[in-house]
Amino acid sequence: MSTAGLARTRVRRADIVAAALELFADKGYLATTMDDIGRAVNVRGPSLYKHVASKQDLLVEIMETSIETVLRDHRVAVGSTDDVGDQLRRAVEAHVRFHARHRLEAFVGTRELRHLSEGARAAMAARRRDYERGFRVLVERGVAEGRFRVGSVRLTTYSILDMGVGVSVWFRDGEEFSVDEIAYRYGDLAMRLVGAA
Amino acid sequence: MSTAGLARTRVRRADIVAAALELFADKGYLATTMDDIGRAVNVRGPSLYKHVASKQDLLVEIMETSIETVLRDHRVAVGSTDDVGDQLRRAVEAHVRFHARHRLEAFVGTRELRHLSEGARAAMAARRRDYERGFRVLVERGVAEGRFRVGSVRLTTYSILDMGVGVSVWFRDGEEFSVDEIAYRYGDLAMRLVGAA
DNA sequence: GCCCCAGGCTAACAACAGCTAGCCGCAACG
DNA sequence: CGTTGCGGCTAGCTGTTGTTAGCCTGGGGC
Repeated sequence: MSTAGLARTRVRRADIVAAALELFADKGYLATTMDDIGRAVNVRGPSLYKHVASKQDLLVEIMETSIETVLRDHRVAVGSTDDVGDQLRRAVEAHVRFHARHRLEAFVGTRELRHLSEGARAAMAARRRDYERGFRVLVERGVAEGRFRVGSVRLTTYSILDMGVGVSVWFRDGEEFSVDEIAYRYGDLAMRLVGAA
Repeated sequence: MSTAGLARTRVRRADIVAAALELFADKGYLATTMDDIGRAVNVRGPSLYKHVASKQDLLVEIMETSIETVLRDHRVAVGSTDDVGDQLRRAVEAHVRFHARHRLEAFVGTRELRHLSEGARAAMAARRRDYERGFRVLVERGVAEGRFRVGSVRLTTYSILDMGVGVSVWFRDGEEFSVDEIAYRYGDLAMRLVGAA
């Protein structure tokens, strides 16, 4: 009865995940209830269990597809050229592009790591370390080839990564900058950081 | 009875706040229970209410003293010279120093903003905007005086701030770098970002 | 036209967490 | 020494949340 009748909603798993993503990003994982998620897809909380095993599952799915995307984009960027300078620039562009375009995923990905169950968290942490290493290796090679000049590879790498991550916090679509503009400009900034400007 | 007898613990408010800080940073505000905090100071959860009005109060106290410190340090740094370059450099050093030395406060400060009650959150958000503006103004002036050359004041400012914030995530005392080393190096990095190297 | 089951719903449970109530011991002070 | 109150403690209330159980409906396949 009530409104459920007319809202013959075909709720697919993807819709639920999308709703969960938005809520996790907005209120945080713990503060989001299954009822919240249900409401966002016009369903009562318990009905979600017809599509999803648990709330934790939603978080895991969000974070895993997210890191997978990032890693793939990174590989593509780095594989697209042999010039370290271009590799770093493109890797940064991909990094920033992701953190702008998928800002919710990125946001949840960094903020809710600790609410992942033991196993999933370990796996995610490893992936993220891989990703970081990818950048560090680039900076190192640039230095070795005499193309970059940095005070500390580690600090420079962290700086590049962190400023990209920051984009996911303040970016809003349709404001001053487009995703591409931001990607390019951050590419420039990264070049400055490694002393290759 | 039990162990409580011998552990004649004099629990002061400051100890409780310190314990809460550590737990909030480690597990997050929502995931931390009053019992957790009590356990950290050798007391049962409910006993905390003899010293503290609520869990929320603990968060508010942590975040307010934290932002107050940052703003004070910032003012001191900027007020110590008239040269924009030095001002920015010192502001960055102060920024990074805080995020390293008080990494838990900094971490909680950014992560738990949303779990602040309505009023406190608005106040904190305003303070944080002030802080950001402080940096933006410096970058703007540097550009106006022809000392800096940046693609976008806004993006450059965000980058500087975000890379400093990142320090609070990975910094550990007694590892590769000391707080001062990091502060100096990040000062250099910021100079590079504004094109004043 | 009948049956089946995907996918909704409500009820309810169990675990908790924040917080209050109310008790008690002991150290300090007069 | 008596008393007072700080600062513990336990019991317990209340509200919430993830999740399960079990019911019901309507549309698609035979």
